[in-house]
Amino acid sequence: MKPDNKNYPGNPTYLVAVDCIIFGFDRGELKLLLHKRRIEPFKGQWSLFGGFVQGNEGLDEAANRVLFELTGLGKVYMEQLQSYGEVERDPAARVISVTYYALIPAKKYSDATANDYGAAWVSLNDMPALIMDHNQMVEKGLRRLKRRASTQPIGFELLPREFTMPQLQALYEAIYQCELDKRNFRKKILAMDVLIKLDEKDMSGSRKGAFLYRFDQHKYQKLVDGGDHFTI
Amino acid sequence: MKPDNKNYPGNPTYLVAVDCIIFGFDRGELKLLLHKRRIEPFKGQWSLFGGFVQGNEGLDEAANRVLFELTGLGKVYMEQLQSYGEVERDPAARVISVTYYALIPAKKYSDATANDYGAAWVSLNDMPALIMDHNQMVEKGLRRLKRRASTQPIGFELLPREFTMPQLQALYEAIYQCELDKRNFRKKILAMDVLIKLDEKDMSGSRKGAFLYRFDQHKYQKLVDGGDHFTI
DNA sequence: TGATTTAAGTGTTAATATTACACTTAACAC
DNA sequence: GTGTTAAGTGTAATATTAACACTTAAATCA
Repeated sequence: MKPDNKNYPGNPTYLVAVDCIIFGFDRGELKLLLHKRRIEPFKGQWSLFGGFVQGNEGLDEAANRVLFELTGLGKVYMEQLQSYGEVERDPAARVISVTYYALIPAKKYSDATANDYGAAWVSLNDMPALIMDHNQMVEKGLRRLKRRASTQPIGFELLPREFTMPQLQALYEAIYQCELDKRNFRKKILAMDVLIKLDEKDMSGSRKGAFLYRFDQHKYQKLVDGGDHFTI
Repeated sequence: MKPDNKNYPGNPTYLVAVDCIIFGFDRGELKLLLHKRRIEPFKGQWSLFGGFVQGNEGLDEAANRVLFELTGLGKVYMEQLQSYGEVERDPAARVISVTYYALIPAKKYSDATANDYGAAWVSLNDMPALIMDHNQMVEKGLRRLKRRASTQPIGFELLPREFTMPQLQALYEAIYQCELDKRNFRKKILAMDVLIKLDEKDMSGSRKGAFLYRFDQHKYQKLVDGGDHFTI
């Protein structure tokens, strides 16, 4: 490891943590993956998933590692949010925390799986009090999710690979916290031309069944590269 | 100062820096305040304004302090951007850098003043190569500025307290990098109803002179609190 | 097997927001 | 008092968004 303080003498060093705001979508509700902290201070209280940045990794790598170690999930959508560095934010030590938000398809990480890892999906509508400034972090994450959802197709990251229109609509309704007109919604989504309609139907949600769709990463990339911007 | 590492043993600590992306607007051009670095490594090369976070200050405080120390400017609009933590980003030490962007009215900080502080306004159209990942930071800052400018009245932060419509339009044209129709621009700006038209004219820009306006912070606050959102 | 139930699926019209566009006016210079 | 320059102003066409109600497919039950 590099000598941290020889070249810039007289400056203090701090622990640097990453905290992950992990969103999921299940049964019409937007949820957050939380766990009960295992170490002091605040042992046993609800907390985001976090860990300290190690000497051999950058911030993004650290966030991915933490997510992987604590949930077994790799290759998920992640994006850096804000950093928090109030002097007294952690009473045990001066810690600078860099937050990330992640979107994971609920199917890949069920309640049961979560439980194996000592984690739980908690509905955003009844968030418990979290340790330190974690509630504030969640607020920020939610705001970012709302904004992103209207300009990038991140919604698809929260759904299984194949999904129905009503599912997609329910997701956007959960994110925006409002009802959408189904005709207008379909029109807008289909007009973007980034979905592939399959012949198959999903019969679990209704008697009639709803056709399955798949997000076409390739078409989307073309859209983005073509400079056109995407809005929902 | 707190013992950093007793409570979370086995984790490394790092230097944490703040780097400021300082935008200004002068003679129709969007500019960035830069300086030539005074310490090794990269001594003498173009760099953002930065400094290390001290033990008695949070990140926002550190950013404000750095800005104040290096430019003499206080009370400017500042917002945190991204954090950078690649292992090798600074060859001299492991440094986590938190970036901020700031908007300052050119009048308050002229070329001459800048020079006194060893700083220089550089047009965004011909940015020099900056040290480390600073060019990347600037890119990010510019993207954020563009986005913010369309939802919040931050443009006003870059102008003197009293300004003309043509000045305001030129600013938005510089931010968006495109030409705007003056009738439509005025219509939109005035429809927001956050400007106070003064009786006075600014005669410096033309023979006819242009009426001066002032941003009405109070009206704007009402708009925001009313839940209406602002777009330009 | 025909009736009932449930959610999926589908187009059109009205309202609103955005864009395009050209002439007049005020003040100074000559 | 004539010419020059940038400021200032309104309307029509177009595009986008919002509102709205019936039909259809498949399962359940009588």
